[in-house]
Amino acid sequence: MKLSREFYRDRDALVAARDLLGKTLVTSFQGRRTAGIITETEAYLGVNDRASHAYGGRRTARNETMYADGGTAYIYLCYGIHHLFNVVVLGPDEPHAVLIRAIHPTEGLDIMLERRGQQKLTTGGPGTLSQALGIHTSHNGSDLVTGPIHLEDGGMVVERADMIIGPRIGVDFAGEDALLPFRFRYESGRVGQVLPYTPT
DNA sequence: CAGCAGATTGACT
DNA sequence: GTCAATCTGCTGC
Repeated sequence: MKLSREFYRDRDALVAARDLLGKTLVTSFQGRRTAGIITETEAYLGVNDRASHAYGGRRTARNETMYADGGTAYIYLCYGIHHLFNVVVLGPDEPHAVLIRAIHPTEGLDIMLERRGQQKLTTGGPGTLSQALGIHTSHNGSDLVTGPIHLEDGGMVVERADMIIGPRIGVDFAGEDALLPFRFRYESGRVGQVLPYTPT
């Protein structure tokens, strides 16, 4: 069933990043429904997190949506090319967000393949999953409770033993905050552990 | 206003 | 392993 407004308001980005593993991300544009199970997330903890776009209370046209109410989609363009999808949590003016980094496709595989324009369907990165699901920066600010993008609880339970926790990717500019274990990945059969820090 | 780096990806040496 | 693609925002002239 669809996640409610309260789900998004009632937890900060760190807790939400963990709780969103195993949930289903669904898009429905022009009657074309595509979906996948969330397998990797990252938490961005608002104004005190140096890796966050909202660090220090920064507010620009691009990151304005981070300050919206919980249950809003924050979608921004990364490296001028990739449309990265984030789930805003907590209340207005509490700019916490969870970046969805990977999904396991479950519905509309043919549509996703067509959108990707590749021979093989890959949704293992934040840019590729957005393209597969048809998510675009034009959907920035979309309401996840009433809009064309939403999340569902499909009853999947992600156990701690199948969860890998490690530092976030591509945030070396954030100094010591780059080391924080704010990335969560579902990997069946693996023992829960903290990944070693490996600068890229 | 110019330069640069960034929550990335895929093509290529 | 290297590098180009190309939009936003920050820094410095």
